[in-house]
Amino acid sequence: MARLLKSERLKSRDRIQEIFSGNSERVGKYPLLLFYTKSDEASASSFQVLFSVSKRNFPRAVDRNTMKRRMREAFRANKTALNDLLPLNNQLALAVIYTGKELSSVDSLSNTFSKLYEILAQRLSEIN
RNA sequence: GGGACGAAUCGGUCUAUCGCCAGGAAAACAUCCUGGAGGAAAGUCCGGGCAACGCAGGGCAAUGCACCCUGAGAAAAUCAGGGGAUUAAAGUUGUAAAGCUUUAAGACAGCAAGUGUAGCAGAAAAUAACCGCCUCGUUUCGGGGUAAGGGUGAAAAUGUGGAGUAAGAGACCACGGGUUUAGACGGUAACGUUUAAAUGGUACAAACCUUGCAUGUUGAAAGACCAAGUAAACCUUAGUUAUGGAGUUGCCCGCUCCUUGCUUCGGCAACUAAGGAGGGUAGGUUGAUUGAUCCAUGGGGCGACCCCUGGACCAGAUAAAUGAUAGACAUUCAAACCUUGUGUUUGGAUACAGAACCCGGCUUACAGAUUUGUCCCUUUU
RNA sequence: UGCCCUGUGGUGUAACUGGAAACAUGUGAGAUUUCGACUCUCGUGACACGGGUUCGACUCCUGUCAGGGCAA
Repeated sequence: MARLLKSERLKSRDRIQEIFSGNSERVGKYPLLLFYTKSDEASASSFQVLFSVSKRNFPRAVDRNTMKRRMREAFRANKTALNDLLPLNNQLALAVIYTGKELSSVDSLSNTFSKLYEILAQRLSEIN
């Protein structure tokens, strides 16, 4: 099974600012919304990801934590599919936002991720 | 046996597979081992530790707390034990005012220091005459006396009886009750019991206020170190240059510091205020997890809690770990079945809620289980 | 994480330190008009929730809930 390493988590404040400044590409499939930007910097991993859940949709901290954990688990399950479609020597910064207002199971989130990757693969090939 | 309300304690367990965070094994994102949310982690309502800045001293202001005593505690709008008044409910004594007993409650200092407020109703809401009563006169009316009786109201000027009077009244007397002061006895004390003297006073301080006590401000996005960078920079306008400027918690007094300019007379320099145009950092380590800590034996105390001895190390992340899936068990609810057993099968439910520097409290949320107190219902003896 | 503020009709605001809730707009019915607009008349509709102080609370105090703001 694929692992999700600490170096694959997005932590740099600059990169996060870049994603949410409005210049990033955007892919959506309910209940998930994916922001991403590309950079040419070579690094250990081919992507970095962060997960976010709105306090407006989930006022209680317990629910927010649960949804972030489930998103992380579903992302981890689909990690090999993402690695296949990414080109080498490019780094992708991803921000996954949960836009639903009710809790979802890991299975449905996993399905959503695989559909998201199909759309993402199309977009990337168009650009290239 | 059941139910309601209150209080205290606990608040799911195990297995498999795949993962996340921290520490250790010389090093590593591989491998192995160890550990990994709460009683409220919550609200941010109090009190501290810790840190930076400030601080000769005095006054005012502001804010908070305050029923009292003894004890516990680092402290607290904290805790334990006790005492008093008030309010509410039930019972009871009394002609009444009011008292006594039990239970419960709470943010219980002072209205007998001053000021203020008390709508409507009512004559009058704190220097009380509407009706009534008594009396006088010029008798369908007016003057005077009167707080016994009526009516209004949340509240109407200490209750009952006596004496007294034209009629009446704490104006007077006896008893009761309220407040204040002093003495005696009991108690560590708050206070209680009792005796004597004085007094006549509506309520509201969660109205201003008064009294007592306490308080410097800010808050881990504090702060320290390393790396990198550097700006105490530039422009415009106004003011000041000594009868000044700055600092000094919000204000004042006071105190401390700077300066006592240069000049070729155009300015320069310094400080302050306002505006403009720009620039830099936000990476890492630390703070930061050994502490008013937790567990056990024994001892002291009604209790809060304390002492002795021994043992343990028990989350430490930082765009933020503590999880996902499957199964079994446990508790409980409902339905079905027949073997009526604390049976089997099926289905459902298992709360409130997630550490963010750390402790002590308070408040609020909470499925279910256990223990316990009060009340009610029912059954048996 | 720390600090601070605000809750009144559907909407926007009042009620001067306690005596029972007012205005504008919206909305319903009617009048006016050939029909409609404007205008006029009569209605409708609220103190976030719980507790306390007080004879009496939108107001004072307190606890929840909701909404909002500030902080290198």
